[in-house]
Amino acid sequence: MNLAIGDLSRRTGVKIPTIRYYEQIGLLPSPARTEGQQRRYGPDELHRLNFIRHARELGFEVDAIRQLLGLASDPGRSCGEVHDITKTHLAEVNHKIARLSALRDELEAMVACDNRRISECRIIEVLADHGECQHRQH
Amino acid sequence: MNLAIGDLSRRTGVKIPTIRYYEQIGLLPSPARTEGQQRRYGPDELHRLNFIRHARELGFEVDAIRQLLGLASDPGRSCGEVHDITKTHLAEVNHKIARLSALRDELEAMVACDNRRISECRIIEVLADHGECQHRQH
DNA sequence: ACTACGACCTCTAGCGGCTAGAGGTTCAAG
DNA sequence: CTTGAACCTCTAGCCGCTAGAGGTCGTAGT
Ligand SMILES: [Zn+2]
Ligand SMILES: [Zn+2]
Ligand SMILES: [Zn+2]
Ligand SMILES: [Zn+2]
Repeated sequence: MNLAIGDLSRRTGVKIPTIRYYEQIGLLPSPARTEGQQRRYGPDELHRLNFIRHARELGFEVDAIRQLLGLASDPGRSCGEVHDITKTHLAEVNHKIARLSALRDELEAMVACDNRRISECRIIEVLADHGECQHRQH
Repeated sequence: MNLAIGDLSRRTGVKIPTIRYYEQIGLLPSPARTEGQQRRYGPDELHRLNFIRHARELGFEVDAIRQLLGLASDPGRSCGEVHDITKTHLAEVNHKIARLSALRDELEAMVACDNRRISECRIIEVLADHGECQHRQH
């Protein structure tokens, strides 16, 4: 298997500039090159990029992925650190959900406005004055 | 009332560089200046910045806020457009909540791994293969 | 009136995670 | 050997700020 960057892109669903970006930030290793300096990838890079893509889809930050990749390359090691990273990420996801849910409640109360004019619109009133909000903090 | 930028910052909770940034992108109008070119703000700018800050806290994008401010300055107008903007934003918030909730489920299933080693860790397995995921798409 | 110093000024660059374009080169099929 | 799609590098842009360098202003105290 000897893939050009476009092949790798099609197989992983990661866009070409993104692949080059990942190389630039050290997330993907510098691949072999042809004499004309074109990149050629093998199965290792394919797996690694699939891993990266999936972790990104699951919301992990690039720095967390870097750590996960480092740990994953050491099969005999305890998976405790992997769990720590994942739990930290899960906590952030839960935090975001909580914040967005509060936002949703607030916005739903706002769109319940049935006035016709800006001068009396509930949405504008609430935006102008946080005291009108249901939650004390956002 | 004749506020220096630091006073305005303390009264609104918006950081000084952010205030200057809002001016630069045309969200806040250019204020009066002293002879030495220092900014001086009055009550209008104070209210406007409070509005901006609150809308940002409620997750509205800067461009939406620009539109909202334009509409808010026209009291006799129908508030239909304000509602459209808010409903669009609410839909995006709901979409994000749905996506994050799916992520949370996936991550919770992953952290349920009770193995000890990387070589058998459920988290690493799932990251390496989306086929292991519960949801078909993220 | 003068000094000290905190608050202000502009300008530039950086964050994360890409994405897009210009302008030039290489590869592979016919 | 020619064509043209695919590749290369480099730079800049997106959003919404945030930070720093290096210099000027305003005002309180003496
Ligand atoms: Zn209304
Ligand atoms: Zn509020
Ligand atoms: Zn594990
Ligand atoms: Zn998956």
